[in-house]
Amino acid sequence: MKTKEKIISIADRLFYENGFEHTSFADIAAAVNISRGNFYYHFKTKDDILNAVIDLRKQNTQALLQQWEAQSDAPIDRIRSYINIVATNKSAIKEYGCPVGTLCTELSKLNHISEQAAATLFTLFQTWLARQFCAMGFKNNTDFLALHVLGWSQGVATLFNTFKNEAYLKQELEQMNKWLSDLSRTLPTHKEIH
Amino acid sequence: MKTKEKIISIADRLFYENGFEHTSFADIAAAVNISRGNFYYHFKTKDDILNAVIDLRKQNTQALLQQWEAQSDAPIDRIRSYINIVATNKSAIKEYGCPVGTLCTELSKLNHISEQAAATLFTLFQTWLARQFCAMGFKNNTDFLALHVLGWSQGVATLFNTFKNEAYLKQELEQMNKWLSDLSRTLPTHKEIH
DNA sequence: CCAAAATTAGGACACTTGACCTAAATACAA
DNA sequence: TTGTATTTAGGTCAAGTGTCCTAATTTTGG
Repeated sequence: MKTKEKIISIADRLFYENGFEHTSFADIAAAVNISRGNFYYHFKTKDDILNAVIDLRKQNTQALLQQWEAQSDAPIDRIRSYINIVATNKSAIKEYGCPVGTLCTELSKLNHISEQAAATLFTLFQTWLARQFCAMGFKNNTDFLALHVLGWSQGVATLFNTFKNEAYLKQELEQMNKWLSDLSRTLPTHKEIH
Repeated sequence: MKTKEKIISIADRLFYENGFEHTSFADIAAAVNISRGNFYYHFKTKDDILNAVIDLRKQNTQALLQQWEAQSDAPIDRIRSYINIVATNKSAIKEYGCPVGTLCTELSKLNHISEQAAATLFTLFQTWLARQFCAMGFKNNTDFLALHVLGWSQGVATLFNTFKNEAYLKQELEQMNKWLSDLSRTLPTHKEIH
């Protein structure tokens, strides 16, 4: 793996675990095991690394969405794939929260230029979820349905990170899945696969 | 107002608007209009100010909860008071997010000693909400009901801060209120409650 | 009124930060 | 090979950080 890719990959992890501002050039250079001078050769400013990290996350997110689409043709199951990422990434979320939410929150406080760019990570999920709801048969409110799922899991991630209450996480995941099942029953043509 | 109180009050605001780490001694001193030396007389370390700010927020939170209790005797209306703070503090949340959630998230990333202390701000709301659900007639799941409301509004605050979508906020608030109404209908009649 | 205490001002400190520079080392093409 | 471009190392810099100290000022109490 090239040095530049290693830097981005490790910066990605450090920004997630310790926050963007709390991560210094020296931290990343030490983790990659290169000199700070080498670092500066690849990235002129700290904002450059942040943008590179956001781009990497975009790619990873899109790959994840494609994977979910490949795993199932039924839109309701695809939505369940999203709901279950909180369970899949349980230990990381417990310790560091939602990667997207915490970054957006931090950049918002910093009034950072890349605030909008980070928000597009949310948008990727939102538009994808909206498309799945559309495929389920919903029409006018797919954007709101998508935002609802997004916000719900966001709140669950934040509270789980704060309280580390496993029972709460379990119950909320069940409720989200139940909400989705109930929702599909409100459709005129009821053809849920499960 | 005494200098120490002014420092805490302004630090409270700056921590909320710009984040704890991003706020420096000089920032606070400049905002209070005192010298840094004077500042150090009142607070030895930055963590001391943080703890003072958390204590202040605890007091303000408890005062708010008492106010809600005074405003209505019906527990369901008290819960609605909580749900509506997102609407009440709309402009602040739009710009800076939830004061409690963003602080807990930041301290979590910093591995800060006061992480637990900040979490008690959430707990204040949680136990209060649980008591209201209990007063409504719920028994075994009041803690989870409280956490559910807490997490829901937390997610809404985060997404509203990111997207600044007023229609989304409005719809979620309506859904939360509707959820509460529906929930109260699942209760047995008051004759069956001893 | 005056002395003791509380408060304030402002400078000094050791350290970290992001940013920048130059020279050496390496990779690569002719 | 030679020579050019890429990559790496390490030092330097100004600005900012939290912390600490001392002296001046204000307030307070007997």
